[in-house]
Amino acid sequence: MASEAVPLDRRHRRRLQTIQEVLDHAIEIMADEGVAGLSLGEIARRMGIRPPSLYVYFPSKHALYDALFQRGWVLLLEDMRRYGREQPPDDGDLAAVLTRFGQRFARWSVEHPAYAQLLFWRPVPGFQPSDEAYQPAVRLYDDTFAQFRTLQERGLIRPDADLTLVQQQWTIVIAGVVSQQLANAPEEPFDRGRFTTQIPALALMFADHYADRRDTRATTFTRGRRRNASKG
Amino acid sequence: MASEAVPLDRRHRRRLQTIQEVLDHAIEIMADEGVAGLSLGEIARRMGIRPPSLYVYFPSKHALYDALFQRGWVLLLEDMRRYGREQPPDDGDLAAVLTRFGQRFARWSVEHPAYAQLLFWRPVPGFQPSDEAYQPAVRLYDDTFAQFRTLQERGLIRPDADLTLVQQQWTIVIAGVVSQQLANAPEEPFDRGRFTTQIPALALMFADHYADRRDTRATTFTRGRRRNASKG
DNA sequence: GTCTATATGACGATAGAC
DNA sequence: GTCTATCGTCATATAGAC
Repeated sequence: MASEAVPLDRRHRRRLQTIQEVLDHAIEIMADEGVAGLSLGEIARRMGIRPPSLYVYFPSKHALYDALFQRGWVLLLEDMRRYGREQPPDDGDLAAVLTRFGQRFARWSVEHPAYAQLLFWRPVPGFQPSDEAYQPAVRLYDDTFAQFRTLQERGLIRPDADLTLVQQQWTIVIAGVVSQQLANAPEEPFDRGRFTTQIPALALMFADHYADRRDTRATTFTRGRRRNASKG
Repeated sequence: MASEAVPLDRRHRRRLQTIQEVLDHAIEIMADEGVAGLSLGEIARRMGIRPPSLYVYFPSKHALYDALFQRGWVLLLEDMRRYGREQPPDDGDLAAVLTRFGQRFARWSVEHPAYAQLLFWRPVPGFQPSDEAYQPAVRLYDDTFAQFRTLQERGLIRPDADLTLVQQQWTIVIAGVVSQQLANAPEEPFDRGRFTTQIPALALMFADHYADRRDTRATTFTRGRRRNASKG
């Protein structure tokens, strides 16, 4: 308790710095060898110390995974929030908005495959993330839900649509894109991925279902345009 | 060569039987401990032999994973073909067909989580399935494509739709459902899974996009029904 | 307080006796 | 075909140097 009351203590800062260094090496190894391929010995080797020294900073390998899990969600949350601030709040229709945010999420995931495996799959046998590590994931969920609510208030989503279901279904789609891309063609860049490039088409499908269109002729018009889009 | 020419040899049969026993124990362990939690020592322990004896049947742990990968796809392929034979070939509209086959695929995956992790994710660091092990997966892909072609020929899918894209996008959606269900709520049964129960709604979205509807009033009618479906 | 040295038991894998 | 013995590596734990 008393030690936590002095966050700017020199030793404390140095300790936090070392912890970050451990996490950096861990992520680099996971990117090379896969999440399950992470070994404390390899971290120590790259840092020039002995494996037991790592136990000064993390009580177990699971605790290390927990810190990585939390940092991954924090990084993804920050990336999505940065993107949200950059975006004009009312640019384009529902399909355009879904596409942009879905692409941003999927891009980060595909470009950080080690984090993505840890965050979206369960590759470590006994590992269950702690409540604290889960918190940034919950915050991202809440952020996303608030954005869906805004879309509905602005009239881009049908007023009778259940936002919980809309968010869940769009999450399923993006999770599918990331999963398939990482499992089947992890070396493809995001912009040319055979799965990631399907996001706009999938967003169109979504918008067709949930967009607020009271004019039947407008529906027919959009329907005609979609025929071309599905050919791309 | 000569030994392979006598497939009914007693020793050969006994050997194949032992191999199946090894795979059975391996899957059971993976279901308990996760794919990465599989250990040769545990297999040997359950079989009442010593770990090195397993090397008579599999030259490495990766070879064991390869056999499991192949057997998983064979089981899933057989399940889907069995289902295809049971189904009347022209029962219902596109949404109904997509729902039924998607549910069958997702149900098998959720009810065989150990296989599913191995088939759909890449949880084992250096493991790459061999071409031979991949073959049943290709056969299932071809089966599915042929069914989509039949649907298009029967007029259930727009004639101008690119079937490759339709199949790929539906695969993404089902992969997303399975991924999310297994990663976030693996203990929920298929029929009450918070993700698996979204398949009908997702299929409706798909059908809305790709179904062949030349009558605008029919479109409007379906559109009206959908509002209720999205509330479930 | 921080790290090293050392030890334990599990793992995948190999060699060779029977 | 199964065994014992062994190797190198792993996560983990403890004792103690500085």
